[in-house]
Amino acid sequence: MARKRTIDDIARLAGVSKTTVSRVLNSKPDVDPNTRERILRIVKEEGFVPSATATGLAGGRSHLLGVLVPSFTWPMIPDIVCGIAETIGNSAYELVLYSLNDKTRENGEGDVIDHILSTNLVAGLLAVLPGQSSKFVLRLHQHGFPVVLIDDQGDPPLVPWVGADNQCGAYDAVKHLLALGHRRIAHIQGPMKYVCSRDRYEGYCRALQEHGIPVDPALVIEGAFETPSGREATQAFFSLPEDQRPTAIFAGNDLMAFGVLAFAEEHGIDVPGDLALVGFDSISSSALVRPSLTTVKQPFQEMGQRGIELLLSIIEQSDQQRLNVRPAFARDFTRLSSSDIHEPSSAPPLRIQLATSLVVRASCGMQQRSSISSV
Amino acid sequence: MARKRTIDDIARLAGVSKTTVSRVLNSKPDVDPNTRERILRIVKEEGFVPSATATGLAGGRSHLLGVLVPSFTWPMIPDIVCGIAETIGNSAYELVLYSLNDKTRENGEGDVIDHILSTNLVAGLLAVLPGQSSKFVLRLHQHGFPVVLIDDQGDPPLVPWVGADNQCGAYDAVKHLLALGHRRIAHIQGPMKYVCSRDRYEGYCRALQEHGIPVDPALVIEGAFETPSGREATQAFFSLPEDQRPTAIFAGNDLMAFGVLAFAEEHGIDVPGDLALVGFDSISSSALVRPSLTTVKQPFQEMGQRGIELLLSIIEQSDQQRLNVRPAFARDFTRLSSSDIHEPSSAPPLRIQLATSLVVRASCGMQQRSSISSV
DNA sequence: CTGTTAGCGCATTCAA
DNA sequence: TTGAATGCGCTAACAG
Repeated sequence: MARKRTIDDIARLAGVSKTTVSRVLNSKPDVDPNTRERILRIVKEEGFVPSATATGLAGGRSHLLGVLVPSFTWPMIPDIVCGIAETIGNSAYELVLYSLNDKTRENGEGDVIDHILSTNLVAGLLAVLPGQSSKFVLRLHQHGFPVVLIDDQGDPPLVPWVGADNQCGAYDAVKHLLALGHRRIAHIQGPMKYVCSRDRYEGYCRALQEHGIPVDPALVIEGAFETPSGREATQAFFSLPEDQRPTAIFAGNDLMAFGVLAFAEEHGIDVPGDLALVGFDSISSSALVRPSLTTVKQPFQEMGQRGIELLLSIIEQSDQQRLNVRPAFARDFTRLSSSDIHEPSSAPPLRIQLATSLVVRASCGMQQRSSISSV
Repeated sequence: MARKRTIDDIARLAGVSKTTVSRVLNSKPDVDPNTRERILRIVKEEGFVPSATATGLAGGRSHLLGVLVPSFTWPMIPDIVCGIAETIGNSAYELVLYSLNDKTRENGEGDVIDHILSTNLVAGLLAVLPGQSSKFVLRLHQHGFPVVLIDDQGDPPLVPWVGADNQCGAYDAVKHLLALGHRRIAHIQGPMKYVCSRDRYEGYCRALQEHGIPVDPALVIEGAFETPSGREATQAFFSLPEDQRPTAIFAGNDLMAFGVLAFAEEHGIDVPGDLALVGFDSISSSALVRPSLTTVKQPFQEMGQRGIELLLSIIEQSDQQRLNVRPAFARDFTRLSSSDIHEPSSAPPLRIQLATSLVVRASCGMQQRSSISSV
């Protein structure tokens, strides 16, 4: 563990001014190749790493990326953060993690965002914020602060976003059930305030309609993306007259599908024999439950990765702009009237939609249901 | 979203020098009460938040805490980080997250630690680093850098640490099996390079010995803390002559217990009828598998919380020292000969051990096994 | 191509 | 009890 060196030390050792050292470190063009190489060698020998703090202060830009996540109890968060951390690790940035606690979860997202901004610590923000919370992120974006939304897109979709193709994922899931011969397919929706829930519902409807099956309102119930709501919805379905009950359920996410399994287990309903089941997300537990859950896999880790890549490109772009306009501009938010709000570029916001994939396991059975003749 | 104000703005608005404002912000004593109150009011009105970057540069100390975790795929990491994030959120610090990737996982922990130190970004480090990796952390600690280890303690235990009482937890688990009448109880160890694995093994031995049961080497196998190794160990156990097979297994963690369940499922072994099973950790999936898993619950969230609290107290203490000694001392590591290495305090390193609790579910059965007469 | 100058926003000496 | 001056380590403007 060597002594912490400053840029001045390196300059002294190399026999040049610290300005020159700074230039090499920032890959500026106008430096003599020999000098550059000598400096780089010394930097490596001494194991010199510039102070992120000082760099941030002097340059006006920080090397920290903010990541805002809701509760860690959401099972996909670790996967997303994993992709994020890995990608940031390969960059020159560091990861500052912000999270919502019980106090801020309800209506305090704005406070957290204000805090993130007022400390002026991070160069940009990657947020996993479903639903209406994204309006805070929208405000940031409109004021030119680099921001990317992950997972649930904003409504309307005005912010750079990385997420899965929820509609197609749901469509595939329901098509799978239809191919197995099911006709009475119920759907437990996620909270309809989330765009992703609405997308999945649309995929469900589209698949049914393509098969000429009308959407039965009695077979669609809004859940809360949590296990108990899945159980309650199933209870409601099985309170219907026997001939109106579903033979299959498409749950809006895996946690609610676990609720379906719990209800089935308690009431002696055989899955997949009496009831087929598909979930959404493919969280790790979905392979462990019995029967193992057929589900739609979201590429969470890739979402994190692509999200950071997108954020970095936006930051880079906004740095360019800031250097070409009058300085300190980016920090003065008060003076911005709505007409001053600038599009980060003339191009439309960048939006990346990733494909999902169906993970077939035991909860649907393997056979076609009522079409042995077609074999 | 107000304009980002500087300390100078506040000084101007209050009609005092920025030095005075700085004094108020840092709760220095020698300030006129009226002035203090006026400044605080303006600070609140303007929503002023000092720049963490500048504070760090000028004061020599940062308001960032480093948290180093291994792979996010470890199921307890989210819980630990949750406790960490919550606690940091209630402090004046921010959380910088470092993680090991595939490259650094093997022998690169030292590099990561060097990186953390050389960037000089964080005021202290909370590390979840099992096994020998802790030697890097020990080095930091000996050089006076505030460090706390979580989960698996170092060996020898010289670093401030927060973890669970693994030996008692294991002891309780095995006592539970003994109370159910089991006598041939196998143990799938975690990797023995981890102190926690050795502690659990000791708890296992102690419980058996208290009942006058010798430890049978054929019933103890070292696993890898991952599901496949649990399956393999079980296979080995069931390759024994029938009268030497275990009637119960104490798995070193839940993931390996899942491997036991998988093997049992494939080979028609009834759990808990033919084989009782206890895990360790109480990760969320342990309630979802069938049969649901009896396991030893570690208070992961509290571990994170207590870890941060301990780290903050150490940082505070080291700040005090630094102000009383010659400045810039803490950053100069080269000059330290081993005799210069100072104990952060004359007191022994702070070590916090938290109690575990047994979560009884279905995988052991509910009845005593061979003592109906005792009912 | 290179060095000099002047700050970034704050904490910490000093002197008043 | 307060203010002016100095510097943390670095980048960016300006001249050479």
